[in-house]
Amino acid sequence: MDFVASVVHGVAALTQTMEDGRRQMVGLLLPSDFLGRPNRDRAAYDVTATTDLQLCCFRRLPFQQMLSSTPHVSQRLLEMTLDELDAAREWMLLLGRKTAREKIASFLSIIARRDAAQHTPRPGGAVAFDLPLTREAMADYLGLTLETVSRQMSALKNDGVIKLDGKRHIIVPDFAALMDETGDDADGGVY
Amino acid sequence: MDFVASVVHGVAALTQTMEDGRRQMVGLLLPSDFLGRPNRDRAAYDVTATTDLQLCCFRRLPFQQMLSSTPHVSQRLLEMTLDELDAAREWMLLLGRKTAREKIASFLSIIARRDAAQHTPRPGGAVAFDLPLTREAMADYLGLTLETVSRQMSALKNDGVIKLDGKRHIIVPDFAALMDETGDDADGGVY
DNA sequence: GTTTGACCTTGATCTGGATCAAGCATGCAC
DNA sequence: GTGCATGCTTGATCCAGATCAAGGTCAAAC
Repeated sequence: MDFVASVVHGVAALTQTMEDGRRQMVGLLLPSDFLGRPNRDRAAYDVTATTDLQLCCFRRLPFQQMLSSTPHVSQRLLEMTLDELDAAREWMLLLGRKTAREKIASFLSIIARRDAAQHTPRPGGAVAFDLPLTREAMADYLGLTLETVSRQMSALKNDGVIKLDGKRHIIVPDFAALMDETGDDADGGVY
Repeated sequence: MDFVASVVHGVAALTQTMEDGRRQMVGLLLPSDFLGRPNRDRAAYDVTATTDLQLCCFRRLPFQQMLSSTPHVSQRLLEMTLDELDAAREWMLLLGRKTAREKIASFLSIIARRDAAQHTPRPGGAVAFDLPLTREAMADYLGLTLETVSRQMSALKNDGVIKLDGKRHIIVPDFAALMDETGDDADGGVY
């Protein structure tokens, strides 16, 4: 890797794989996210595009020089990295302590929110978006098997928490009802 | 929180708790680790000392000013944060995909390495150190119950991978044998 | 229009780790 | 010393999610 980049369009996944093939996603890069690490020439993880992907790349060495010469850029990068660390810690709670149903509901609410942040906010209570991942990639994100992902998606559908239009398009009639399924406390940890 | 700090002596844990009491550790702060977030006045997590603890504190506002005026400090903080993010991602693989035995072995090897980094390197193959956490805190770290932690510690002891001297002092006769139990590939992801 | 392959769903069964429960060990307070 | 609290171990049982297995859906390729 002789470049760093910012995601413009599409979605990429950072994954770690064990010798025997067990795989865990450790990062999900959506538009506006940053890819790569200054001062490091090898990627520590596998990076895979999960949709068509458009990056805005910077060669690494000039980028590092800019970091040194433009303090507020490195401060901005620090902010972004700290936010990513917060997200990773939220993700650790999900992996370590949530049930399969809570994991799915949490994932859907994360995607819904990131999706809403990209587009102009929609009026009304209903929320709709496309999943950027296959069931298998969702399983890698959530520390589950793809069968369990499929079953829990069906369960949420049967319980009326979500509606499916095709395999990938999700409609959430009542976002609060979805949030109730995530196991997170009511106010989403805002402060 | 009107300060940030660096750990001098002792160990502190960052934990997240769900409404119903499920708890997940999301950070373990050992000597030399950094605590707190610039530009944020509330802690996002519970911070608990798990041993006697000595911190080197800086009032937050002056610290932020120093970050702005001294670019290489903020670059150093960025490096540290990126390292922490890498550690969090390793931890995510552990939480999502490792078995109970692999989790325990991984935890022991992490503590052993951090401990070795603090002290002058010891000669010979055997490694010994004290656990800075109770079985319950280990369970919170690993996404297990304390009973499972206790059972797997006993199993590793019975299999001769570790020896126990009291509840907290661990002796590892053959570090490579412990590493074999972690599920990580041989070279520890060095690059 | 049928073959192919990627992706998804659903069913049956199994199992690792959780849960429930009973003690043991150690150290501190009195 | 006795009483009590904290932390640890071990046993019996249970169950959520893994695993094994079979088939369904859909779109692209021919």
